[in-house]
Amino acid sequence: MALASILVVDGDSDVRKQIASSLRELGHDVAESESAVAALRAVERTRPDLMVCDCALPDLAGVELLSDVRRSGEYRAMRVLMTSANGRAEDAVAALESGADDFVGKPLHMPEFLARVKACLRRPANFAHADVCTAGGITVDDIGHRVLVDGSSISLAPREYRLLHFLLTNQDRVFSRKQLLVHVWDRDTLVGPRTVDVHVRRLRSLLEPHGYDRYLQTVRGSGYRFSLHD
Amino acid sequence: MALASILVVDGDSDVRKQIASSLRELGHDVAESESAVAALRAVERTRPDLMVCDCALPDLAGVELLSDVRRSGEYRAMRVLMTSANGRAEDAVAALESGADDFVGKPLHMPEFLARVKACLRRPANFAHADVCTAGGITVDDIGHRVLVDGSSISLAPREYRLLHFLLTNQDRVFSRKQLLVHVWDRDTLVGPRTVDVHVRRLRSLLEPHGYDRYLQTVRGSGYRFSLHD
DNA sequence: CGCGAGCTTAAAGAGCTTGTAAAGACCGTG
DNA sequence: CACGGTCTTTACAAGCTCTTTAAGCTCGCG
Repeated sequence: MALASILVVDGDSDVRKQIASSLRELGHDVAESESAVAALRAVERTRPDLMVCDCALPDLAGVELLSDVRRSGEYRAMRVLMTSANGRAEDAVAALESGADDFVGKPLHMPEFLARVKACLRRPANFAHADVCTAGGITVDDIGHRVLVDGSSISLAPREYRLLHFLLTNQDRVFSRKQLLVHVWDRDTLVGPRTVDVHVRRLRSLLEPHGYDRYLQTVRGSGYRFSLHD
Repeated sequence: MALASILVVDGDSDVRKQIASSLRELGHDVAESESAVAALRAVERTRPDLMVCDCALPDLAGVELLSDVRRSGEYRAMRVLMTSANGRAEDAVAALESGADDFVGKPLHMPEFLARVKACLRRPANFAHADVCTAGGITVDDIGHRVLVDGSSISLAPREYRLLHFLLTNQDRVFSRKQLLVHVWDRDTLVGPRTVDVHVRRLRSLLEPHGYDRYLQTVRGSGYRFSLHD
C-alpha cells in the first residue's frame, strides 16, 4: 500500500539503505540510486513524488543534480529534500536557493527527518513549469525561448516572457501581485506591486492584435489569472 | 514595496527585532507579536502570508498556537515556520507534526533562516481545505477565484465572493450578522450589521436569474444560511 | 387588527483598486 | 562612453466596490 513514491540518492550505501528502510516502514514506495547519473535516469523513469538527495555524490554535487532537475522544468512538481554531512549551514543555503524544498543535516535524527519528509509530502505540489505549453492559440516554448501566437512568433521582453510563461503554465489560477513578484521576479527583488500591472498591460497590448488579451484576466481584489474561459 | 507580509512571534524582544529587521531588509512587510494571544489577534487582523513563531512563548506553547491556527481552517493558506532554543529535534518533530511548514533551531544562522523563509514563501499556499466547493449548480473555485453557476462563470465583487464562499462551505448552518462580520469581514471591523443585508441582497440578485437565490435564506431573528432545502 | 421589531430595498457618496501614460533608472552592448 | 532597449516608478483618472442611510415592507404577537 504505497503512500508516495520516494527516490533516495546517496553515495553511502549504509546511510541510503537505512533511510530507505525507514521510509518503507511508513508505507512508501522507495527506490534507491547511488549516483547523480543513476538518479536522473530513475527520476525520468519513475517520476517520484519526492527525491531525498545527499549533497555529496560520487559523480556530481547534489546541488548540481537538483539544478538540473529543476531546470528541465518537467519535474518541477517533484519535491526535493537535500541532506549533507558537513557544515550544514552553507550547504543548506545553497540547496534551498537552488530550489530544494527542505534540508536536513547529517547525522540524521530519524524522527525529525521523517517528520520533514511528511511535511514535504503533505504540501501541494510545486507550481507547474512545463517546457512547452499551449493554450488557445498561444504557445510558450521554453526550450526555444519563444512565443508563438497563431503559429507566428512574437518577441517579448524577458520579464514579459517569464510572466506569460508562468501564468500560462498555471492556467485558471489566480495569483496576487505578491505571488507573481515571488515567482516571476527574482527571489529577493524589491519592486513595488504596481510593476506587475504595467507588465500585464504590456502583455495584453502585445496579445491584443490577435484577440487574446481577454485571456489575461484581472480579478479585482485578488490579482491576475490566465484562463480561456471568460 | 512589500513582497510578503510576515508575522514574527517571539517572547524575546531582542531576537524578535533582529528577525524582523532582517526580514524587512528583504522587503517584507513585518509585524511583531510577543505573545500567543497577541499573535492570534494579529493573524486574524492582518492575515499574514507567513508566521515565524518561537516554541516557547510567555503565555502558551508555540505549538499550541500553531494547532489553534491550523484547526480554525480559515488560515490554512498561511505558512508557519517554527523556531526553538532547546534541543531542536523533539521540538522540530512536534512542530512539523502539528502542521508547521518548517522548523529552525536557535541560535539562528541568518542566511539559512532567510533561505528557509524564501523556500516557504515560494511554494504554493496550503489549500488542503476545499479547493472547489459545489452545491446545487453553484461552484466556488477558490484557486481560480471564480464562481460558476450552471457551468458559466459569473463575476462577483471581492466581498460578495468571500460571503458566498463562506456560506457555501458551511452549508445548512445559520450565521448571525455578527458572525458573518467576523468571518467574512475582518475581525475588528467597524461596520454596521446592516451591511451584511446589502451584500446578501446583491448576491441574491446575482443568483436570481438562475433561480438559485432561494438557497440564500433568511432566518428571521437569527441571520442567514445557505441551504439547498427550503 | 394594530404595533413594533426586524428585514428588504434603493440610492448616493466615500474610498479603494486598477488602468494608463510618461518619465527616469538601469543594464548590457557596440 | 554613448546608445537602445528594458524595467520600474510615479501620478492621475476612471471605474468599481463598500458602506451608510433611510424609507417601506413583512411577519409575529398581543
